[in-house]
Amino acid sequence: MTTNLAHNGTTARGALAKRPWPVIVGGIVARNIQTDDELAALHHAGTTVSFGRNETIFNEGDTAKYAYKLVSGAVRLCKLLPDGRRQIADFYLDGDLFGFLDLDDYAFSAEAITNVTVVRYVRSQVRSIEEEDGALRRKLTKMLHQRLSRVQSHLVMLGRQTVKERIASFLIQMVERLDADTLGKTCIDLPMGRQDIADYLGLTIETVCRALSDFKRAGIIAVPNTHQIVVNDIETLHTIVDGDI
Amino acid sequence: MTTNLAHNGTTARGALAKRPWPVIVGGIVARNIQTDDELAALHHAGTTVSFGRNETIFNEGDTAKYAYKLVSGAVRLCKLLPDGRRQIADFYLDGDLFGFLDLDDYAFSAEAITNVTVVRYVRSQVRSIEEEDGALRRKLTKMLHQRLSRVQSHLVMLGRQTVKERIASFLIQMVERLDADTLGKTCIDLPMGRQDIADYLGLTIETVCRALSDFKRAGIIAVPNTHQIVVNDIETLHTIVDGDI
DNA sequence: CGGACTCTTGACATCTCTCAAGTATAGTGG
DNA sequence: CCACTATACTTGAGAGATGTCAAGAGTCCG
Repeated sequence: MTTNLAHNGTTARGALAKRPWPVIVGGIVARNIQTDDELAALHHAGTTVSFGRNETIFNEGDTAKYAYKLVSGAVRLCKLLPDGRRQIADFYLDGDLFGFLDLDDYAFSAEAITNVTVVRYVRSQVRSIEEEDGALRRKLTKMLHQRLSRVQSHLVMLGRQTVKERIASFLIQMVERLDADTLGKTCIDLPMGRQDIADYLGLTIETVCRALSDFKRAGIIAVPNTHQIVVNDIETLHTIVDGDI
Repeated sequence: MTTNLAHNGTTARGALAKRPWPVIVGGIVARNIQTDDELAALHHAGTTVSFGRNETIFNEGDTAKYAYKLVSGAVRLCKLLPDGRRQIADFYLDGDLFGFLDLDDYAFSAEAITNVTVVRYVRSQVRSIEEEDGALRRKLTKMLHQRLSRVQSHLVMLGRQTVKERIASFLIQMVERLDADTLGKTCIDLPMGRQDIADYLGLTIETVCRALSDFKRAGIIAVPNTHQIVVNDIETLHTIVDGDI
């Protein structure tokens, strides 16, 4: 059951028949409860759960019963259009909270990019604890505000930035979020594949590849293997993002 | 001072030199205080302020001292890239709250699309009132959650939808928000111009015009004048958005 | 009536996507 | 452990959608 269930998804109809969308909804429940920094008040409400790569944590349209904290691994928040086009709205990495939005149904799906461990909270419980606990409330509110800011930046990127600007933004964002800064040269371990990057940036996988290859040829990055990128020259990336080249 | 100060903005450098970006930061302050539905607790903190068309209500980068409630008129929330490209993240219409994000500086600028009246609150006061007033807190949180949902939909639109899908989405959204439903035929009064629509949808003004003309030729809409659109066939618009044509 | 905007349309250029093939990598079974 | 297969990534060539540039039409206001 913990085995990797990828690659057997339904096939999107129409244009994108190649993509193996995951359809598995699963989760291996451990009965443990984790102890945690600011979310102390949530202790009792949390259950640790695991998901295999490409498993669905929750589906767009499902009743939003749970909220999650990501303990390890990476998750994509995405929406699938009827004809198979996909947009990833956010990536969640270690420590991120997700599914806390106060809506009846999830508006997006959450899928495990790698094998993933999360702590799962029952939202109704979160709500009542929140009502009494100012610290938790402030933390969740702060989180929400940061998320809104991040989505708004993403919006500008999708609406107005060129391919190279998007890729440069993405790389900078990953360097910051994975804070992989080690001795000047920065190496990032990308949990997501090229298709995920493309769907996050509103591009096709081929366009992402080409842009990365261009950056590689220009010496801005090195790509020891698909999931690792060495950023040699983050300055230039910044220049590309807000100066344009 | 209440006069229309449009059309004299700085000229964006480079590609978009034609666009007259507004640079005016203004505001006519009346000392009045408005009474209001759920925001009763905020009464004392509010001051009514007016802005002329194309005046700036707050600027990206400014210290975020105030939050606002729009009483009348329309506002755009936007970001300007260094070379003049612009992305509009949201439109605010009657009754909308904005500027409540818990950040030190505004990340986007807010500009009056039409002449505008707002109630202005000092954010530090809002914060302390919020701490004591559960109803206000819930209302603001709810608003924030809705906004995040809306931005995420916008994200999908910019990342993955075609021109016609975007325009159709936009029209549907406007019909809903301006609820202009009168006797089957729905007439919307758009406060914003074509360039604003383009910058909201991540398109050029020409592309917006062409798509509207196509819809007009197809009989889906009628355009009695630039700022009014009659939606004859909202069904088809829905089909275009999620079926694609 | 004239000038300034704003909107619309056309012709053409360009960027990104599509389609197709080839290479690399990882997991699987002999 | 290796060969095989499935998957993921990369690259090229050509197509198509949207952007750019330019001109003309419509509207508003003095």
